[in-house]
Amino acid sequence: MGIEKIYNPLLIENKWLVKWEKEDFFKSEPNDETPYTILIPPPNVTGILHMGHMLNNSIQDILIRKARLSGYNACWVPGTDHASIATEAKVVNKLKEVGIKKHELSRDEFIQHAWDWTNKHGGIILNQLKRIGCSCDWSKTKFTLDPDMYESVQNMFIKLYHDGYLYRDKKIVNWDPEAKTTLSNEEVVYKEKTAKLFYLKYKLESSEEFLLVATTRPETIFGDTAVAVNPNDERYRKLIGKKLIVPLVNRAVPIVGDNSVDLEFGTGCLKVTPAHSEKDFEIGLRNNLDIIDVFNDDASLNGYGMHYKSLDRFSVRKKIINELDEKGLLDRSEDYSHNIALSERTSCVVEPKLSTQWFVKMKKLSKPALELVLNGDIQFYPKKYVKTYKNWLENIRDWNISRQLYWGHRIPVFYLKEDKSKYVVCLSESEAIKLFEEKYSIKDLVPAEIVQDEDVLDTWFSSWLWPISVFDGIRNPNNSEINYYYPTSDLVTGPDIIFFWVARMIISGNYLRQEIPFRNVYFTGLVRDKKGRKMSKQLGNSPDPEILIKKYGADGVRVGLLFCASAGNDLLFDETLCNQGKNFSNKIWNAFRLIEGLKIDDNQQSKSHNEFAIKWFNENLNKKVLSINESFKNFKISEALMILYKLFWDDFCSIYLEIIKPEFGKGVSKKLKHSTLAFLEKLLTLLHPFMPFISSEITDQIVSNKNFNIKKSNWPESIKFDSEIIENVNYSIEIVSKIRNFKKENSLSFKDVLKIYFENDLIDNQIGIVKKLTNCDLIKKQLKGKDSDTSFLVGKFGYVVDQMDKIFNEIDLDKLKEELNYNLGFKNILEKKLSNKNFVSNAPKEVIQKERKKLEDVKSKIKILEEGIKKQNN
RNA sequence: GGGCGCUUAGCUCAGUUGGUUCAGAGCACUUGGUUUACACCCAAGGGGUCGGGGGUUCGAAUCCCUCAGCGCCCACCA
Repeated sequence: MGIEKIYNPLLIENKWLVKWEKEDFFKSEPNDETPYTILIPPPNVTGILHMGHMLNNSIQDILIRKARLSGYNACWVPGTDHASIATEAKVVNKLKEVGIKKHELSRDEFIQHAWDWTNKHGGIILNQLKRIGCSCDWSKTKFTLDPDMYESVQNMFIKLYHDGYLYRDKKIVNWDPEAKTTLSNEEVVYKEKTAKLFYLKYKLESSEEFLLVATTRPETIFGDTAVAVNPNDERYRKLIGKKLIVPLVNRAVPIVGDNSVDLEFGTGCLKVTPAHSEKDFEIGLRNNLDIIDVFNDDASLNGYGMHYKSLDRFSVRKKIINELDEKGLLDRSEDYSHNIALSERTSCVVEPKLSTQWFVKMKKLSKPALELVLNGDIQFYPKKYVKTYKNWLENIRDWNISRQLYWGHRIPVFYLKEDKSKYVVCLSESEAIKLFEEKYSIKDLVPAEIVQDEDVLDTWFSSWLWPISVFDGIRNPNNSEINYYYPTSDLVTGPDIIFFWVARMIISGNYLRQEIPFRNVYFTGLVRDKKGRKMSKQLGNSPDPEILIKKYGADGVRVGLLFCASAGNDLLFDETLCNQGKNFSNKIWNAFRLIEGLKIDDNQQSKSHNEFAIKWFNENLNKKVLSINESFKNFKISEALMILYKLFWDDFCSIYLEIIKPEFGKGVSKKLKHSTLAFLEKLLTLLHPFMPFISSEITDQIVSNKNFNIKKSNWPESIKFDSEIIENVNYSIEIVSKIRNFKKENSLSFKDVLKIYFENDLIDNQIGIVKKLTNCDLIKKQLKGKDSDTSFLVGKFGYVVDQMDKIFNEIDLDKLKEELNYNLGFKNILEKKLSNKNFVSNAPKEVIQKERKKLEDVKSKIKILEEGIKKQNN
């Protein structure tokens, strides 16, 4: 036989990668068929594949391949994201290594460097996705900074502006001093940390008395423009309106009353720094306070910082405390545990900063998005995320979308250089000049007199358009692609970006097209290591997918990952599962070897129990297909895989193939071989979404014998199955197990031939199966019951072993009695229940019916058992 | 502080609207087995008071209350 004994995934997978690419196998175009669309959550353009991607994209591939086999026009659009802040940070660091600072470069020069970086490192991840078998339509690959995508984003900005959803405002925003940009609330993460709470002495003006003010941020005293107390606070009420001297700064600031001050916290006195805290800013507004910004963009102190000018905020904190202490202005300090705000991308401490930014008004815009999920137009799997989603939308806040970065979509706003309060919103300079004339009646402007907004848009401001912009549906809302593919079918993503992305896509989809962007959202869990820790570079607990693939094959890794991916839960990844996946590949391969090697012998009489096995497996397959399809419907992907795994390994290999396998050297009937190949074909089709490589390979090898290929519309559907034959075979298998068990208990060899007597009604085919799988003869005979070690029960019937020369023809009395007692007990429970008036009157009719049926069954069982025992007594 | 979720076999998890054929699966484990597709294999077997307590009900892993432990999201007070 020319087929390798051990399956070698690497060779075969590479062969199929080349073939798929060459034949453009996954290309999709609008046609008459029903579309089934998935859009990839675009990974960072310069990113590399990690286990999270692996899981996420394997699931998408399973769904899309299943849809393709089910006859849909399946389209999976791939692409990458420019990831504004993350990529810019990488480029900045890279330039730093060669001694170039960002601010030394012009905007255009920096962007050129960023493109060089993108061209060098971009697209690696897409090739890695190909390697794991992802069947994307690669001709549709998009990048969020492609010219058409760029224009779409700017068009969206303009549309929102004209519809009144955008505004420019000076507010306290989250400032990332490392990337020197603002961040949206969603880009800030909080971490608990212990800090010091310092009690500083603020002297009353023209007095030697002082108030104690508690703060964690002594370095901001240069920006203090008031001290606030609660007007209800008896301790300080009288002092409102008087003045305090800010320590070191020696500035006199008013004591103001404000209800937002917590009496319980610290001393009840709050130093107010309107430029550096949202709350202080609001107190400032209510009390008409001055605003003094004491920081540079990198969070070092500016001129207001006096002798601390140009020093970093954290070093100033240490130094200023020393100085205050020396001068007797520090009363005490204590430990204080609080949450500090960190930038999601650069991990540096976020600085609240007063700044002018563009914001999207979210309340009205997002209103329909909640309804679309609550009413089920969009389904979340698992459902629990509906509540998370609801919670966010009901408390939605405006979205800061401007970023002080170069890498991204530049904000399409042009200002008059002389007076920046005058601006117009449009795509180009020439349009802008026209608009200035229309809006402000300013004529004959030249390009040098206007300037485009320096900022770019938040990355997510392009991501939220992804489902529409990949089909160019913003610039051309009625093109054939968007009309055909949108709304898309399923979105597969992580719950960590439910607000960043999922919610916003729903909002923008409704705004632009009054339609949902996708019907189902499948949230994958986080991939953790087997100890439950997050995978991270620092821990070194994140396996490299490429190494895993080399070891286990892409099919094996996919199966391994899926085995531990129960829907909605984080998954504790264990490499041994990949080994299980690899072993499964090998099992499939060897089943193929066995079937392929079956010789057809036309003289061979077809054995009737083989015919029976064919019928049985066919019905069993129908049954399992039904549950597999049901699992798919509910996005229980790993459950579908497990059913399939057992169907193939247990039912097909361990039972069916063992039954039909001919004795050594003999052949099989033509019909048997063909039926078996047909089963293999169906099983491979079912396996294809999970294990695309091996299923394609084996299928391809069968093509030489038979016209069969894994292609569209081959997915097995089933609506019903014959449960009688399934039960019959199950019963035979139970007899087989009992016989094997008997042999083991009596230290008999697996191959020993035994005669076994029975007296119930078995059909010949059941007997044939038992004989094939155990080597034992089943002989019908009247049995007596007697205490003996050589009998066993299967269900309610006794079986007696005639062993070697010794004849035992009695059933074990104890076993019979034990069985009888169990059933008598069960009968009692049922009778008690059925004679309970409350039960009969309260329980639903079907339940009562079911219980009555159970009672009948149990009564007939008892009758049979009693007869067996009676025979023993005679 | 507000919201959500979890706790079932050694591990990872199923268990639909409460109904004793519902206490399950895979892995791991124990034992026996290799000339005849596969030891990357076959076969058999052991394992759980369904987190604790209370309640509702004819009946609770499933519903309610409570306690304990774990996790997530949101907001954030100097």
